[in-house]
Amino acid sequence: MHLVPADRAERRTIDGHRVCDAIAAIGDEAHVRTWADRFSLLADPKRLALLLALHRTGPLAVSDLAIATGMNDPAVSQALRLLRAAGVVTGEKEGRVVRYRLVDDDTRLLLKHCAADGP
Amino acid sequence: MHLVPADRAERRTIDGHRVCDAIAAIGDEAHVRTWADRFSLLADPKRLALLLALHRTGPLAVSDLAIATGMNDPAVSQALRLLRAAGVVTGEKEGRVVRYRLVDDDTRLLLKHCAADGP
DNA sequence: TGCATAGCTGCGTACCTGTGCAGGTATCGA
DNA sequence: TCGATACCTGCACAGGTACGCAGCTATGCA
Repeated sequence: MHLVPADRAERRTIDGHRVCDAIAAIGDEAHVRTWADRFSLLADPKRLALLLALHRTGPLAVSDLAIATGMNDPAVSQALRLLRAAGVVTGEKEGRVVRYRLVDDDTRLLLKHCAADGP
Repeated sequence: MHLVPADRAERRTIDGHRVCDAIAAIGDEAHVRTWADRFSLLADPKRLALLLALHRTGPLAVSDLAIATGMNDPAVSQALRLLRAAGVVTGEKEGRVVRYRLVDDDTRLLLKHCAADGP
């Protein structure tokens, strides 16, 4: 099986068959970038704290999230804007309060892992 | 249960009990940062491709990884240096070839998720 | 109709990080 | 011993990103 793209076919390999396996394992580039972006959202401690709170506590208001995480309101708002744009959370307006909740199943699965070995 | 730290105890909450739940869900700050760092390693497409290759293919040489991912050698080396410093991978020298493999179970679990919905 | 609260936005700054290039070290074959 | 290969390191540049501040809109209460 020749999975090595033409532009790097002439480069010498150490274990040729493993290179093909590796290319197959990596898969589509778009697929990889999608997951990298997903991980990127969880890579910030503040954002991760927000998501962990939403993961376990259900709909939460912005200012409550700010108190729980020790952030100031604009910082929470900006983080939620990012997460909302990525389709990870959604906000529902009730009067002058906006309650956010988690909507992405893949992210939920990842959060379960890092909530598992907690205290 | 009063889990709100003293420095933000006077701020008004929308749903007081949920704030406490959220703080409990977030847990220790060091724990959150540890996981954020872990996710941060997977947040780069190139690094993620390297890890996916190592996850499924076993010990791989640096230049083979470079061919499989389309990166140049120094880029692979630097990425591996980062992953090695984080304790995610380890390299064993055999002659003039260094083969790397995955050693972190938490990371392995995360990789399994994004390898699951592949092609 | 004021006035406080809840949330959002834009801007500027400082910082981090990925990337490529040049050069260095160590091992193997001729 | 000479050269090629495999890998590593340091440095500089560009790009992205988090963070704080100031100001804005909108809702609810008195």
